[in-house]
Amino acid sequence: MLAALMSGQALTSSELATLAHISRPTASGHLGKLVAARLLTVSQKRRNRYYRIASPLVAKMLESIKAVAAIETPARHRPHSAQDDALRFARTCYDHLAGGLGVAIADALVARRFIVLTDEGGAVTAAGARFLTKFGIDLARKSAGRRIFCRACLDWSERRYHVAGFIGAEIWRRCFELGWITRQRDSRAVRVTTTGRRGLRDTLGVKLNFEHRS
Amino acid sequence: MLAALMSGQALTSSELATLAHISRPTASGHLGKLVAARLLTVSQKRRNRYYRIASPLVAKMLESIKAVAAIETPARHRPHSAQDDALRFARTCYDHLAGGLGVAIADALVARRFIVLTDEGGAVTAAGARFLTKFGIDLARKSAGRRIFCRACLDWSERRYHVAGFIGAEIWRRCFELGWITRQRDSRAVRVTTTGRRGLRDTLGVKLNFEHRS
DNA sequence: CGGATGGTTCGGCCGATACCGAATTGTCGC
DNA sequence: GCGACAATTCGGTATCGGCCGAACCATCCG
Repeated sequence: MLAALMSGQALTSSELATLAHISRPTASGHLGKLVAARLLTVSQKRRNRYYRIASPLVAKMLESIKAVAAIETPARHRPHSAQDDALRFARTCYDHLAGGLGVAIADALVARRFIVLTDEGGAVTAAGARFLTKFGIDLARKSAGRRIFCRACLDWSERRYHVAGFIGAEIWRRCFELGWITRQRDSRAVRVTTTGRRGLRDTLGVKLNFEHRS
Repeated sequence: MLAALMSGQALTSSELATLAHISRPTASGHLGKLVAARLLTVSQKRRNRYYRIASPLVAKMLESIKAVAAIETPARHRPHSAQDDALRFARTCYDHLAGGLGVAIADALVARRFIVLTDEGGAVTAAGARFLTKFGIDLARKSAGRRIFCRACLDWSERRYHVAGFIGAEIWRRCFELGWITRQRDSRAVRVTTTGRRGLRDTLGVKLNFEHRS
C-alpha cells in the first residue's frame, strides 16, 4: 500500500485494499496504524477518505528502503507482465519521474552539462539554470539567491540515478503541464504522448529507445 | 543492534546481544537473518565473528528511518541519562560525525562559506575545497576533475543537518587522526579531547557551547 | 588433552499480529 | 426516512515470530 501511495496521488482504503489483495477491514486496520504513526495522512472528501504519504521525509525513507530491497532480490522470478513493463518504462516516484524515462532525462541533462549527479547528490550548473528557466521552471522561488540543488534518487528498475528533489518535481510538473505525459489510472505508471515524445527529443535531447507504447 | 552498528565499528554477536538486552541465541538468529538479507556482513577474526553494516546504501536507509522515527516520537519520556547526553553531544553516524558536534562543525563550515547545505543536498565551494585540502583532506582522490559533493544528513537529536558523504567521512577521519576525538568503548559516543577542543575552535571556528565534558 | 570462551542449532512456549466475516457507523442521494 | 455505498469496529481463529534454556560445535590456551 505504501508503494502504491508512492505514486504521489491520494488513494482510498478500498483502492488500497484491492491493490494489496486484502480485505477492506484488514486494510483499514493497517492504514489506521500508519496514520497513528504519522507515516500517512488522511483527508475526508465527500464519502471517501483519501490517504497520502505524510511528508517528503517519509517518501525519502521509503525510497531508500526500496533501493536496498531492489538489490537484495536480484530478479527472483521475473514477473515481466505488461503492467510491470509499463512501470519500468516510466512511473512517478512520489513527486518526480522514474523508470527508463526518468533515467533518460537525467542522462540527457548530465550529457548537456545542465546538471551534475553523483552518488552523494546533485547540483544545477549555471547553464542548467538558464536552460531550466527557459523550459518553464521558476528557480528563483526556491533558490533564495543561492545555488539550487537537486537530489539524486536511485532507480530500482534501472539501477541508476534519476533527478529528484525540487528540480525533479518541477520537471515532472512541467512535463505534465505541457501534455507530454499522462497518468495511467490506478497505477504509478506514466504514459508518454506523441507530442511528449517529440518534445522530449527536441527540447531536452532525450532519446527513448524503448519500444514500449502501451 | 542495527543502531549500534551504525557507529561504523564492527561488533560481535555477544556484544550486540548485550546491547539489545536479549540472549545470545536470539541475537544469533536475528543476525543470521540480517546477513542472509544482505543488510549485514560478517567476518571471522580469531574466535570472534564481527558484524558490520553491509554498505553505505544500507547505512543511508537506516539513517532515513531514524530521521523519520525521531520525528514520530517527540521525546515521549526523556530518559536523559548520562550516556544519552554523551550521544547527543557527539557520536559517529556510520562514517561521519553527528550530534551537537557534527551540527556545530556543519554550521561553522556553512558560516565561513566553505560548504553549502540544503535539505536536498550539499556542495563544497571553491574556497571550501582550498580550506579542506589544507586541513588534510585529499579531495582529488574522489572528485575526478569535477565538482565535489557532500551530503546532508538529518541529525535526530539536533533536528538539523550535519555533513555526511565523502566530505563528512573525511572530516571524521582527520579529526580522529589529529587526536581531536576519541571513541568511547562499547558506544557510538565520541569524546572531544582538550587538544581537539582547541583545534576545532582555532582551525574550523567551531564553538562548543556545550558543558558536557564526560 | 581438558577447560574456558564465543557462537550456533534445536525444541518448545507464548504473546503478537494478520486476516476474515459479520455487524456497525457514517454519509450521500432520493 | 430509507436504501446504497464507503469505511470502520468487533470477535474469533490460525499462524507467525520472538524469545529463552539446553545442548552442541569450534577455537584458543595452558
